[in-house]
Amino acid sequence: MSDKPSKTVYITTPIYYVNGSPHIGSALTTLCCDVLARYQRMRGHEVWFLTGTDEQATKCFEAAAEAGKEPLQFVTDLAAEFRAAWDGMDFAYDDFIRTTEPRHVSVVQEVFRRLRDSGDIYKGTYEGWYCVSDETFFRDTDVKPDGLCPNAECRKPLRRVQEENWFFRLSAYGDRLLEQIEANPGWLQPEFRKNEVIAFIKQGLRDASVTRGNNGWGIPVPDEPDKVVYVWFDALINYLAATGWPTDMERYEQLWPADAHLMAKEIFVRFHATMWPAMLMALGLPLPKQVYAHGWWVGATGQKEGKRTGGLPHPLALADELAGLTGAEKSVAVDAVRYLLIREMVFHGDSEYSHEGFLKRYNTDLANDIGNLCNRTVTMASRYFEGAAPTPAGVDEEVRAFAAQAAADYAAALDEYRFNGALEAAWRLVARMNRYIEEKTPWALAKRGERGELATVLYTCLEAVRVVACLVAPVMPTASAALFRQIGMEGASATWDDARGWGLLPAAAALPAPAPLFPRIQEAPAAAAQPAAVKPAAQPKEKPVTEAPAPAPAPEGPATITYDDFAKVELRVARVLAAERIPKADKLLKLTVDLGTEQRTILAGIAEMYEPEEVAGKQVVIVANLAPRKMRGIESQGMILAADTEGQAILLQPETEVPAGARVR
RNA sequence: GGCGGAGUGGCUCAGUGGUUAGAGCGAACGGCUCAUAAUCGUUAGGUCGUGGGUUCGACUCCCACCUCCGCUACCA
Repeated sequence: MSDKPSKTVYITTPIYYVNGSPHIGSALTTLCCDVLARYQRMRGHEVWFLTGTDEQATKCFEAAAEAGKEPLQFVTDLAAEFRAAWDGMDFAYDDFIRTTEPRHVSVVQEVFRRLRDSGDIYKGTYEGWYCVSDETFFRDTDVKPDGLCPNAECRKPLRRVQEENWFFRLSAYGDRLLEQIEANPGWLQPEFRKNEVIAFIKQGLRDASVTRGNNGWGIPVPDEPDKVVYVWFDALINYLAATGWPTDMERYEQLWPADAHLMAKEIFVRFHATMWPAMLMALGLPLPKQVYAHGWWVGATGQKEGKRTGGLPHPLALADELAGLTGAEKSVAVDAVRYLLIREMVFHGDSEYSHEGFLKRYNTDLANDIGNLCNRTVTMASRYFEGAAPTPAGVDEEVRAFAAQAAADYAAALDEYRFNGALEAAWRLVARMNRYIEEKTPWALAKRGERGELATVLYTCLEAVRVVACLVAPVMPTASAALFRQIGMEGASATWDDARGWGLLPAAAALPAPAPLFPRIQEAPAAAAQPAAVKPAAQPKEKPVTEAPAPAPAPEGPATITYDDFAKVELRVARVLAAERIPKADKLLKLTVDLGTEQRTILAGIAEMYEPEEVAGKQVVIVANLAPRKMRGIESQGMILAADTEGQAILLQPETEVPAGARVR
């Protein structure tokens, strides 16, 4: 993952919004980062695994008020809850950054200052609608007459606001972003989401408002304390702030650029693949090496009419349930959940969560396959060789090669974020060994007194279990340690050389009394009650992703054009003969206009401002030589000129009546 | 509306031109007995969304259509 062995491998999750308890969605990202971090450490790399919480949002402030708590206390309590959940899931993060910490606040302000000085952040005026809940601006054209938030999941009343804001010149970075994407094929992943980013950028980026009015919460804008930094602009900077930039440059050099940003798909396109790299470009800093968006867990569809019955369990609740059903140690049950989440997931896409499927796979993969393999191996070795690992009479080359191949496949899969592929590779070895035992029938060898062969076979089995213990270590650290203990290697650490090696189990190692590592679920899985869901919509309840609109008057207009350029545009006066609404189109009117020499059909996005009967009879200015374009199945043969104020269209008309078709210049 | 993804045995999925389309789970049958009623083997089961086309040959390429999903969009 890292091309420079000397550089620390820096892996991040997004920082999570502290508006509720952690759920399976944020747990998934964090789990995958944890697995990668543990794997990279196993490969001998220095690793820095960062996660944290996003606490500067206005929503947090308001949620605190509702809860009757001081805002800082409120977010501190929730941050502690996240840490407790992650600790409970055995996530070994190296740093947990909170955006209310001084080390974050100061860097955000420094970034703001630098970009303001460089002109990448400029002042503009915004007038329009604002949703406090979503912390998002909306243009008039985005808002329906009901005055409610356009976000279907919000629908709260909007506020009319007019304020001076600072804008980030995102629009200036589209081309450079596209160049970066093209020059670095593996940068944005997976591929199909990269294509979404390209489409998003190509349609044109708008400058983004990066400040809000200060209502007592948020990071104050330098020198302008009546404003705070917009929460998204603030949040992304955490990745940089955690490195110590710009004060601890030694540490920064060791960590930056990040090797991998992982996040769920909804915050990929606009933020991690667009805004964040643009911000870094503006700062003149290197970009993260890889940005990967994974999918979501979606609710089970098994029930009637395929309806999404939302409600995914909290991962720790799932672990509690497994511990209850099996009698396993809590830490082992946590490992089981870690395994099941990783194994059942199609990382790049959405995965269907099936509670029954999880429990079933617990029995098949963990209890039956790996747990029983270990148990039967240790039981036989212990029984036939007086409680110690046998000394082999030779090496089973076929199994040794098979194990090496499994390790290679495992590594290849993890390098491509195919987590389930890595586990499949490990399980191929498990299945091979269960077959191996049937083929070799050690019990028969014991009966016949073939001690040499018996020793080799059982040592081979123990070795294979050792390799499996190494391979599962990143996913199931506790279970890995338990496997080592069972084969007489208590306290052994799993390095990658151990995973690839063979014959590393010390001969005559004392074997403890065998005990099932993953006790089976006896109860029929279908009858097991599903643990309480965290909340109805258990998907990551993320911040809205609507960007702020560009300011009304852009300080710098578009580049100048020559007169010849202008002369290409054929503007003419036309009279509207008829106007009608188009079914299912909120904004479009279909106009029939008279150009003197001909009549044309033109579609115009003015339905929200003008009734059809208002428009009919008016003289308007049209672009007569614009390429036709179909909308709503109707071809528009020109374009009506209108003034754009507050997103509303006001038609332009000649001062006095002129002949239809008159040229405008 | 545009762009993109998906539609393969009961379930979850793999499979980007070439013998009888694969895996896991589930099912049936059989073996074994070291083991957590575990394990191993065998078998059943798919007109690969629909209809055309290209090709000696298509799940795999092309066209149209249907269904589901994602991104984006009604202001030309």
